[in-house]
Amino acid sequence: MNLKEFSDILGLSPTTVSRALGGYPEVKESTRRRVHEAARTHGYRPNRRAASLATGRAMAIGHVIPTAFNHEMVNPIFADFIAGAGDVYARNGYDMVLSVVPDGDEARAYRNLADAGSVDGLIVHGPRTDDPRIAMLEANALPYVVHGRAPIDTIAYSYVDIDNLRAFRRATDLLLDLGHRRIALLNGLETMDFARRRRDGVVQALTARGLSLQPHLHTTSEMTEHMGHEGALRMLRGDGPPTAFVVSSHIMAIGVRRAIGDAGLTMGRDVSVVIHDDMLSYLANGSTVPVFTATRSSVRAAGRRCAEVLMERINDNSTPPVQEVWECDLVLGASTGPAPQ
Amino acid sequence: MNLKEFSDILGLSPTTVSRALGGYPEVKESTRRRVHEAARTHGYRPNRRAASLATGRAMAIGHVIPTAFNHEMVNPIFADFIAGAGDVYARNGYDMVLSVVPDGDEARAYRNLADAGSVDGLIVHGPRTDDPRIAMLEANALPYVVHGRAPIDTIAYSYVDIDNLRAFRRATDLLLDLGHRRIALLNGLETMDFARRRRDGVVQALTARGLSLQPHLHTTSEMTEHMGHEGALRMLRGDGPPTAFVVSSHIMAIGVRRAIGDAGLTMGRDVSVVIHDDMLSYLANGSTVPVFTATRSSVRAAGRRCAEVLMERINDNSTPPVQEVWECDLVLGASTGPAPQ
DNA sequence: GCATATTTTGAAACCGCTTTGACAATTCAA
DNA sequence: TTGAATTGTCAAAGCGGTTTCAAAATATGC
Repeated sequence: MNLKEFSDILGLSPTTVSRALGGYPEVKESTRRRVHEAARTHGYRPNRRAASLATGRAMAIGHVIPTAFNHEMVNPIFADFIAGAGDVYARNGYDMVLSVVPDGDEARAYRNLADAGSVDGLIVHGPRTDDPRIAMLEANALPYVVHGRAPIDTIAYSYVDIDNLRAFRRATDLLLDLGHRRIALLNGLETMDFARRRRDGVVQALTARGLSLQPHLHTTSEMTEHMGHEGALRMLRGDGPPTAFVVSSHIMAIGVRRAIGDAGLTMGRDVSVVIHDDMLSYLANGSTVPVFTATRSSVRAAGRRCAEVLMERINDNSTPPVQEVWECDLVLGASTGPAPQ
Repeated sequence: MNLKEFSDILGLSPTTVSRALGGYPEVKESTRRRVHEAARTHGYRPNRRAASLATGRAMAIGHVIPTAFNHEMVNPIFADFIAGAGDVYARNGYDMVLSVVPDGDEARAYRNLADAGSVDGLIVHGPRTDDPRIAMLEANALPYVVHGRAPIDTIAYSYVDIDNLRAFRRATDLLLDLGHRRIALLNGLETMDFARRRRDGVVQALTARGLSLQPHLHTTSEMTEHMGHEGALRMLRGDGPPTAFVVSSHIMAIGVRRAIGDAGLTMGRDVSVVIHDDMLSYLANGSTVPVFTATRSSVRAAGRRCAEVLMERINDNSTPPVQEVWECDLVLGASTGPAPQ
């Protein structure tokens, strides 16, 4: 049923019906009620595509997910981020459109969404250290918000990020204070901005005590359970094994813990572990006492905030960009203890 | 830039340009090349909303994600399913629109998407045993495919599912063959169809050997690491502790393994575990030897297949529904062994 | 060279909604 | 009672494409 048919039923013009439904003030209250009532009973709902063509607003936000940060991997934090953002979109009447694209084709995907007018705004996921997407989007008129950030000084763009550097420096300091000296870092791919900052945080903390990050105690890879296990086990069985690990993701740390077990050691006693915890809904870090000592920040909250900022920018893109860097919590769990001996 | 402006630049009519770009045969090859070339250099791309209004096809598929299967939980298999489906959509020129809605509001979300003409088809996630959505969608003209299924005889709908019952019967049989008698089931919420079938599979296997599923060795909950840990620990520390667990998800099993450690036991020796593994990209079940003995089926492949089936049905909804039930693999890993004694 | 068949192109009518500007209908002040 | 101000409603013009149907251009047959 379209607007014309529906308004015929009511004996009103399409104009009036449209206004009644749209909440415009020029329509008598009794008429409005009648229209709403009829819309419910007849199941009429304005066609979104037509409305959006007429208004020029797509009422949709685009997210581009690289199908493989490197291989076949989908970032597991994605689901929670989306849940947070989607909540805000729904409240504001926006749809969320997802494009799953092979890694590397992202820039093209953004351009597609922009040129075809499919969306009113974009969220940029997983910024790299030197990310071409931001410059590309800037050339465009489309509002966007970056989850994370890239070290780009020339462009003033909006982002919501956590203070990765500080979080990982604090994590490392904690281990140093506990007497650990051979500290390993199992990091994400350091082409990603967040991973680079995390490494810098670890390095700063070590350097401040006259230590350095040993190459054999440092990996940079996809943050899977498998890579965590593999990396940790190799280190634990190699020369100069670490007494502590700083691990970039909870999932990865599950592999680390498995490796610690495989090596016949006990986590929290023989080997300490500090993780970064995105607080994924299906992977709570313990209930009362955290399983892992962790720096943490809710990725779902970040999704919510990114969406809010984007909504604001869609309504008024002339305001100065929003740039937020969130401090992480540091929670003490059962996975850390004094260095052996 | 719109079609009119663009065609003016070329000195052609909008009609011809539209045809050239749309791949229609009535346009001379040289003209088509010229149009394509110009589209590239001028960065012209047809407005998707306008095109879709004109053709009546939205070129988009809807997915509704309950933001909480019960609490604040987002199903972690979602990311991988989406990656599989999105791949197929992209290849066919479809967008994917996601609606995140509070659990319970799903039916309304489906109706919204349908009535507003936002999408050409829907994927139904997480069917319950008695799911109202299928009957609701059937009343609609919109093609849809269910990931999983519901025990509804009266409606012939398309679905792609795995044989949950058989998988869990085989898993249980394996444990029984190893001599286990006190077998626990840590299941998902049994309002979900898949979870009910899994329980039935376990029960069938036990019954066939004159055993039964003990209430104190059976939980049904969200499939989080936390619930796995809590459930398993309580059972292990209680009376008549299990010697083996059948666990409905990999994530949950990570909690089970942690509980086994907490109880001072060793997985694979003191306690056996069989899981169902959705083969999530960030959670590979070991590399050469599986960590967990598992029944498994790729949820990403299911996403791909659901999308394919839906594309077919959008093109021709008159064909008989596609109903696929996939057999799971059963892989032996390090988590199972003969029952103690 | 002309009539006819075949390509190629174009004008105009949609698709279903929003919104502007105009017109009734009502209210109010004098 | 009249004229102005205020409401409430409507007709029609977009929004930016696709597609039908007709016309122009080219190719074919005799």
